[in-house]
Amino acid sequence: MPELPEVETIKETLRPQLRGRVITGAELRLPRLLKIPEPDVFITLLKDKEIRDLSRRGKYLLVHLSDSHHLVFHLGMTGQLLYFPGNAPICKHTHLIFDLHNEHQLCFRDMRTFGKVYLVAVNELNLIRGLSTLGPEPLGPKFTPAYLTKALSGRRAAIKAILLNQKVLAGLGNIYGDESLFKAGIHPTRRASSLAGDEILSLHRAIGEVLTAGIRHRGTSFRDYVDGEGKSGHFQEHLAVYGRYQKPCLRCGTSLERTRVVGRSSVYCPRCQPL
DNA sequence: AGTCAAACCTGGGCGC
DNA sequence: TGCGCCCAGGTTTGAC
Repeated sequence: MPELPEVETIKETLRPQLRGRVITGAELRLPRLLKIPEPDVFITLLKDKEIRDLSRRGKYLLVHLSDSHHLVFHLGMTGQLLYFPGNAPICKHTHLIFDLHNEHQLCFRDMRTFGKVYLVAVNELNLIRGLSTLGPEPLGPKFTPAYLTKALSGRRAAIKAILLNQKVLAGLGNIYGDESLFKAGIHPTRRASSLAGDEILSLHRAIGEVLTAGIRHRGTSFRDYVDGEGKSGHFQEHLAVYGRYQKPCLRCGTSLERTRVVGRSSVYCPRCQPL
C-alpha cells in the first residue's frame, strides 16, 4: 500500500533517472486506469514532452512535463512505477508503458488496478478531485498542533477514521495510521473530539516521527511495494502494530488486538492504547 | 454536513 | 487437486 513514505521514496528514486528525458511514445494496455483525458488525446499530448521534475502531494506522484502539463499517478493499493533499461519485461499487470528518448522505459504496474492516471494542464489540476481536496502535508509547515486540534474538535468519528481522511491530512494510510496511534498511546476507536490537549500534541509528534522513519527506511514492503528501481523498503522490520495481530506488544508484552474502523482493520495494544 | 457501507479488483490463505 | 470463501484497503459513490 503506497502511502506517503512509499510515494516519496518512489519519487526520489525516479527523479534522477527521469529528469530531462523526453517521452517518445506510450502504450496504454488497460484504458480504464486513465481517468483524464481520453486515451487518444493522452497519447498525442504525451509525445515529445520532456520530463522536467517530479513531486509528491499526499499519496499522489506528479510528473512535471514541458508545455505546463502534469502526468499524475495514484498508485492505489498495488501500483508500481518502474524505470527499465531497454525493453521492460511485460508482465500481465503492466498496464502503461512510456518509451523514453534514451531507449529506456517507464512502466506502470498494478495488480489490483486500484491505481489512477491523469494528464492535465497545470491550471487544470483541480479537475483531479482527490488531489484538489487534500488536507495539509503532515511533514509540512501547515500541519501544526493547532491545526490538528481544530480538525479534531467537534468530530464524533473515531480518531483512526479522521487520520485516514485525506481531506484532514494528506498521505496517511492504514499502516502509518496504526503506527502513529500506537506511538501516541491512543486507541483507534477513541472519539476524535475526546482527545485531550496533551494527547493531540503526542499524536502530532508521533505522526511526524513515524512518517520520517518510514521515509528513512525507504518505505514499508509488506506485500507489493517496491521503489522506482524495483527495490524493497525496510520499514516493515520496524512496525510495532501493523500486521502484528496477536503478537506481543513490543513495549509491554500484551497480546495485540484488532478491531475494525470504517471498514479497515486496526491493530493496537489494549494496555498501551486504553479506551 | 458528517458518517458509514458498498463497490471496485486480484491473489493468497484457509477449510473441506 | 480444486473449489468456494474471506481478507487485504484507497477512493468514490450513494444512502441516511
